[in-house]
Amino acid sequence: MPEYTDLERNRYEKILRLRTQGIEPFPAKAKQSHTSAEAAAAFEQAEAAGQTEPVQVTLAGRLRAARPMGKIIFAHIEDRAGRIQLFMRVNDLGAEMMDFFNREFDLGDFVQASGHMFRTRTGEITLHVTEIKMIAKAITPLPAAKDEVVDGQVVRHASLDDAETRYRQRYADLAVNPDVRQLFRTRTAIVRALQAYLDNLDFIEVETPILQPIYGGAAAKPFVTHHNQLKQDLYLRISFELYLKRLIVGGLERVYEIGRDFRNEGVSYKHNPEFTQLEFYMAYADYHDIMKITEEMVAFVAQKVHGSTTITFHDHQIDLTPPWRRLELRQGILETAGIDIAEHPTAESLSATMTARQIKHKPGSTRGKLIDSLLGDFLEPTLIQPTFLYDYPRDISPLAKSKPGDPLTVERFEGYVGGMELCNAFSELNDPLDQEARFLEMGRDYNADDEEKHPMDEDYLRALNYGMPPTGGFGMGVDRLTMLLTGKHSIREVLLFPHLRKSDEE
RNA sequence: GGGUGUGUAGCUCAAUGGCAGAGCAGUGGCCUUUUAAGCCAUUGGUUGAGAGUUCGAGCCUCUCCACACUCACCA
Repeated sequence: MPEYTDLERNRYEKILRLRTQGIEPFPAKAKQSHTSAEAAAAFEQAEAAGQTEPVQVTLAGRLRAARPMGKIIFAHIEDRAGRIQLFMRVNDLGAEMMDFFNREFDLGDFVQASGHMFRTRTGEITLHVTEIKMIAKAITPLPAAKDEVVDGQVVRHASLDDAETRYRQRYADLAVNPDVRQLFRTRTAIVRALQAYLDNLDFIEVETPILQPIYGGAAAKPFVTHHNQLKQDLYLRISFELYLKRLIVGGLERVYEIGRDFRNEGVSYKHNPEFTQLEFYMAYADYHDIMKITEEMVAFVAQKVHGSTTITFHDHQIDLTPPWRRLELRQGILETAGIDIAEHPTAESLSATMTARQIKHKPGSTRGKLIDSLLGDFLEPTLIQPTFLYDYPRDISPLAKSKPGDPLTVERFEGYVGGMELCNAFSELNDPLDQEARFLEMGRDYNADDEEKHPMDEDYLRALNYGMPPTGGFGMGVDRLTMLLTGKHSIREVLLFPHLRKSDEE
C-alpha cells in the first residue's frame, strides 16, 4: 500500500469496510443507459409531449457534489456530457441506504444511479434516485474541492491551477477542469478537420517509419536508440519528408501523414521534444499552389472547430480568411531590419553589415543562417496576421528547388500567424544530381565513419533517380495550430502529457 | 546553460525575524427541495530539501530540487 494521507486513509478504510459487508467497491459491471445530457433531453421531450409515464434512466459518473440535508440528499454527478443533479429521499431509499450513502460515498467516487427524471422546485432537471450503487471508489480526493454551477457555467471556487500539478497529473486536471477536457476534444476535431480537408482533395493518409536508420528532412538533433538483435543504431524521426517523397516517386501523387516527430533540442513555450506534425506532398504542384491550399485548409479547420475564421491570440484579433498576405522574405527583412539581403550575396558581406549595425550574430555562420536570424529577430515578431514569407536562402533549404535565375534562392515559404512559425513548404527538389550536391554541401558523406558527418541517404537519392514528378510539399506543427485555434500561449496546454523533468517522487 | 520569480494543510491562499492561520474539503452532530446549501463542534503542518546567521527563521544568507516566465541554443 502506498503512503496515504489522512484523507486517503479514511477512504481506503471504506473500501475494507465495504468488502466486509460483501459489497465490492470496484465491481466488474456497470451500466449507463443515458448520458446526463441525453437524460435531460429525453425528459424535456417527454415533458413537451405531455407524456405522463416517467422517463426511466440509469446514469453513471463521478460524484462531484453532495448536499445531505437529513432525510433528503442532493448530489451532482459528472459524466462526459456534463453534470446532472441526483435527488435521494429516505421515503424511496430507506434510512439504511441513506446512511450508507452518507457514510461510504465520497466526492470523486464513480456511482451508478437509476430512477426517473423530474424537475425540482427550482426547475432543475434531476434524477429521482431509486437505486444507487458504488461502481469505483476514489481514494485520493480530487484537487478542486468545490464548484458552483451558475447559469450552466461551472465556476470553480477552489480550482486546480498549479501548472506543475496540472501537467504532471493531467488525469486530475482533466477530471476537475471541464475546459481542459473540451480543449482536447477540440484538438482532436482539428486533426479530423485537417484529414477531412485533405481526403476531399484525394490525398491518402499514410504511415511511415518512426525508427529510421538515417534521419533527415529537417535541421534538428535526433534521439538515438538501438536495435539489439540487428546491432544497429536507429534514430527517432525528425521529420517524415524523405519517406513521403519516396511515395511520390512510387506514384501515389498525393500523400499526407499526421504523426509524431522527435527533436532532441530545447524546450520552450512553442517547443516540445516530441510534437505532432502534418506533412503533405502533392505531385504537379509548386509552392504557390501549396500557399493556396494552406490558407484554405487552415481557414476550413478554423471554421469547422471554431465556427469562424477570426481568432484571438495574445490580445490580437487575427483574421485567417484567405487570401493571406504574401511577402517576399527579402522585402520583409528590408522593411524590418533595414538590410537588403540581395545586396549581400556572401556570408562575409552580410555579417559585416550586421556588425556595423550592432546586430548580434554568431561569427562564421552561413549566409542562410544569418538571414534566418534576421528573420527571427526582426521580422517574425511583426507577423501577427497570417503571412506567407517566400523565397528563402538556398543554403538552409537543402531539399527545396532552386528559383529559376537566382542561384542563392529556393522556392520555399513559411507561414506565420500570431508571430509564430506555423508551417514550412516548398517546391520539392526532384533533380537527383542537384540533391546529391546539396547533401554533400551540408556535410553528408558516403564515408559515414566520421561522427561529425551524417551519412549520405543513398536510398533517397536512388528513389529520385527513378524520377520524381514536380511536387509541392508542406509541413505544419499541429500543436501550434491548436494553440492558435484555442488561444493557448503554451504548447504544454495543448499536449495531453507535455514533457517535464523527472521529479523526485517518480 | 543564464536571468527573474514561485514553492506554507487535500485545494485556493494569509502570516513586521517573535504562539503557523483562514475558506473550502475531511471528521462528529442537526436538518425532507438544495445547488459554494445552512448551523454547531472539530481533526489536519518535516512551511520543497539541506546547511548557516540569530536568543529566536515560513520570513535573512548559501547550496540543491521542481515549476513558471524569459534569454540563449535550435540548417
